[in-house]
Amino acid sequence: MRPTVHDIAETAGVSLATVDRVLNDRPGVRGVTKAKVEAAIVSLGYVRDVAAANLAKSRVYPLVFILPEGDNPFMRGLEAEVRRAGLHSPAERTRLSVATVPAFDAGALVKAIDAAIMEDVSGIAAVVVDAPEVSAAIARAHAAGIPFVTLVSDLANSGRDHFVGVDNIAAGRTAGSLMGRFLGERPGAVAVLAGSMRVRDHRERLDGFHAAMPVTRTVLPVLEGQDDPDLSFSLISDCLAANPTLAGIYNLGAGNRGLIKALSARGRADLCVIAHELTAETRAALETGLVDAVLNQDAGHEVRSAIRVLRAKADGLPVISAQERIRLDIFIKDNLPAGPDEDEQPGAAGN
Amino acid sequence: MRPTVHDIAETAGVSLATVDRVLNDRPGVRGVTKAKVEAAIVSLGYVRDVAAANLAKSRVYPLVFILPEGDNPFMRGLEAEVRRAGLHSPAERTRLSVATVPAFDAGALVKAIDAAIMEDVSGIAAVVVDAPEVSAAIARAHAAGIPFVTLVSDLANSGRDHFVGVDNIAAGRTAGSLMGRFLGERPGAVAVLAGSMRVRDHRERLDGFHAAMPVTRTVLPVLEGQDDPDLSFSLISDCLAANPTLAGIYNLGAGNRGLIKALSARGRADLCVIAHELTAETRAALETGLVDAVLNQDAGHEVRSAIRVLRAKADGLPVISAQERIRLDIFIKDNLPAGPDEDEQPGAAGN
DNA sequence: AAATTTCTGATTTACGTACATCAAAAATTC
DNA sequence: GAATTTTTGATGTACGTAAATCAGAAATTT
Repeated sequence: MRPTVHDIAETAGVSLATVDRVLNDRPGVRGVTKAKVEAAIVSLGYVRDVAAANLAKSRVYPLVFILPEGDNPFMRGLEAEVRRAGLHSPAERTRLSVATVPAFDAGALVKAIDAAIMEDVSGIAAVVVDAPEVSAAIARAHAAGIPFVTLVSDLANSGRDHFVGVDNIAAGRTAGSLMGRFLGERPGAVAVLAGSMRVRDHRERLDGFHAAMPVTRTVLPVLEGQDDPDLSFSLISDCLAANPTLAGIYNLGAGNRGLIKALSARGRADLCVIAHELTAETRAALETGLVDAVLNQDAGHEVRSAIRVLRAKADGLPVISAQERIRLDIFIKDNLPAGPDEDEQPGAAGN
Repeated sequence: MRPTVHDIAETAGVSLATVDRVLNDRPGVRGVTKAKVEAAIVSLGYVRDVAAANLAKSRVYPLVFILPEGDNPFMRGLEAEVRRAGLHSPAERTRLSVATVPAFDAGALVKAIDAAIMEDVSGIAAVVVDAPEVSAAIARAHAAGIPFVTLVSDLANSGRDHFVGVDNIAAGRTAGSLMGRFLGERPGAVAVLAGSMRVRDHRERLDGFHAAMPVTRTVLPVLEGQDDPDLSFSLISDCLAANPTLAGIYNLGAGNRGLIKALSARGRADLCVIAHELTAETRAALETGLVDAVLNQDAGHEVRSAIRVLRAKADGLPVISAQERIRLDIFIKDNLPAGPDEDEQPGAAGN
């Protein structure tokens, strides 16, 4: 059997209480004794039984996820994953809650962050917009000793403890690279649809896309659809009308509904389309061939990663960064995972 | 606080012992009483505290992984992931061990399975070859009440409890589809390198590949390299020499080392190459452009899924199949995850 | 109605850790 | 060397569940 605190006490020649003091960093232990105990811990290869420890302390960690409201399918997917994780949360001694705020609204976001600070939660995860007052709110959380992770879109130099999301520059590069290969020698310009250049992840994707595009290929000025279906629809429709020889479209934002509507209205011809986030809409578009590839960040992975990081920070434990890196998935119609119908079961920390 | 067994006993108006009998399906409870208790469980929304339960029973689950030996990098990666998972295993009350057997050797595999049955392990996960005596051995494990999962390559109708791995037909289709798009209108035939047509996963990938290839594109007869670097090298070298207009190569097996050696000897020109399994070799080849895409099944996910499934089976719990589906990852040089150097930390059930 | 079987209750111990209390010992200060 | 402070020991309770025992109640059989 694996060693317990009792074994440590015995081999170190001290009492259980002293071992406990060393293990939990409580005061009242002489340096020499502490060293003895630590030596015993190492020699026995003791590892704390987290299950028993959690059971004993029966502490709960209230965590808050702050997400943009609206019908952005990816955000709703994130929310669903939080709720899904919430089903398991009692077992992990966490209590999850979701607060939604208007999209691209720094003021509302700040209010939600401050409310969470008031409630004295154990951690905050938020999809943030890039604004100085948001950075200030994050700093307040930090000052209050509340761990903060940014989700999906980062805000460096804000004092956030961690970023959970994909490398968006690499995502843009991947899109550009795939687009280049899919198009081959076929002539024609490429259009880019974004939500807003005011969020960092969209800017980064655009940068990566440009970097990966062959210089011989024209990239039209970016269209900002505010992640709004109607606006995206008209922007793309106009663009298609104005550029009859258009070869491809890259949608790096969430306006997939409008994009797909415009595409199906036009009839596809031979347009190469790459979009982000695997949702019911993009999945269907992949299957019908309206869209050629979808880049995805797994919402479930992100939520679980955020929870692990916040818990680790709350416990003062280190974060294993390699383990928390979120992969960028490429989907084409042939490697689509099972549909949402078969996928209703709660996910696990596992997969 | 969440309800406990005590709360159930109180609301159901029975004793703790009776609740325990119902919860753990022990005999000696009348149908009426059982119904009362179950009603209380539902109404209170009770969920067993797994941590406390595991702590109390302090049962350990010895699990055996049977893998092919040799320098197949993917198999060695699997083995590494098992060892990695083993670091966490005490916390999950499992004890993992690895047995290696000669590749493509049904007799040795059967011996290893029978040895595990003799040791009375709680579960077996194995990369199996397609042979009737293997099916018989799996049936013996089943008869002994030992859960069995097939890893990477399935063996249906063998009585295995579960298959952990990707859909290999879809994997072949994905390769074919990508190859078709990358090649575009470029003329030339396509070669396929496999390990052996005697393992099911290779046959399935080949089928999928053929199905996804445009009929206008010639696919040369499959080359069987036995996953051996030298044989693969000479097969590919000969093929390249004999087919100067070759447009692409699909390696659906593990002979990447030989393939890459042959490719770099030749100098790439404009060959489209798609391979399986992200290893140090294929990663380097992606980065240098020798290989265009790599299809991957995440070894860490597979190992953790196998462990979860075996534990669930050992406890008589249902398997949430949607959660245990292994995704097929597509990697191009732009979405490569962080390298193995930065990735040495133990993985988690999480990601 | 007695004898038997089947069910249920009450109680106890254990799992490994956290945490608190109080007494005793050792080290330090004056 | 006495007084004080710091360090250590001994002990107990708690977390939520598992599992065992034994006594008593209820149901069933004869």
